[in-house]
Amino acid sequence: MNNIPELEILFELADVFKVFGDSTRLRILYTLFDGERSVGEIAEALGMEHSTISHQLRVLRTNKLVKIRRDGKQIYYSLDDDHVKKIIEMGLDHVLE
Amino acid sequence: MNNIPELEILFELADVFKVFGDSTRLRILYTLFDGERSVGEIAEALGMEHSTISHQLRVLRTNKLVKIRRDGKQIYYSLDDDHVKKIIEMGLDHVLE
DNA sequence: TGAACATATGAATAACTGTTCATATGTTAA
DNA sequence: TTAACATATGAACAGTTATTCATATGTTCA
Repeated sequence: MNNIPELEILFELADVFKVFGDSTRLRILYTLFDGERSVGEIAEALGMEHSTISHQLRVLRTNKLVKIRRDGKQIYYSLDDDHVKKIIEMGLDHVLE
Repeated sequence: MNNIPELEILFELADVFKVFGDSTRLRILYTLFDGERSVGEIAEALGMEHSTISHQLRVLRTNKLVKIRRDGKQIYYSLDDDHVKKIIEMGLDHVLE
């Protein structure tokens, strides 16, 4: 696959990687590796403000990396895509040499 | 692999994805998919300033995504790592649904 | 040595991004 | 309806980043 994608696609591709390029979002995604979690659970697990987590979850959701399920007052987030784990593990391989 | 990596590793991981999260750098990497290219060749292929390309090549090199070979006045850049293509293709899979 | 070329670097600027604080929306149970 | 809770949103701020311009380094050939 040596064809260079359309510029439009390249911008989208860069956008996807940008989403992975923040440690808070990576930590959120790792938290979801074990299964769905509510906003409060994630915030507590990471020791961060609910508001921060909520903002970042929106970024993840806009980019279709996570999906939601409402259950009463809570909203449960989970990974939306099989690629998510694979992309992160590829990146980790690179970091670990 | 559900263990969350050390925070230190997570920061490095985020840094790696940040490098992929820019369309200019992605275009440079794609240009190198076919083999090594000089700075001037890359700049011309992308229609951008040599200086811009040089700055971005340094980012790519610092993060060990490309390596160099000097030949006379030119410096030839090439992909340093098999992961590079794989990571990009994984991301592309996600973008293309 | 010098001129011409290829690449790198530093400073400056504009645009973008993550977090916080304050406030709003939406849900449940009384 | 109200109170209490869970989550979302908007504005503001500080920090980061990509590009440009100007200049420097390094290489070749005469």
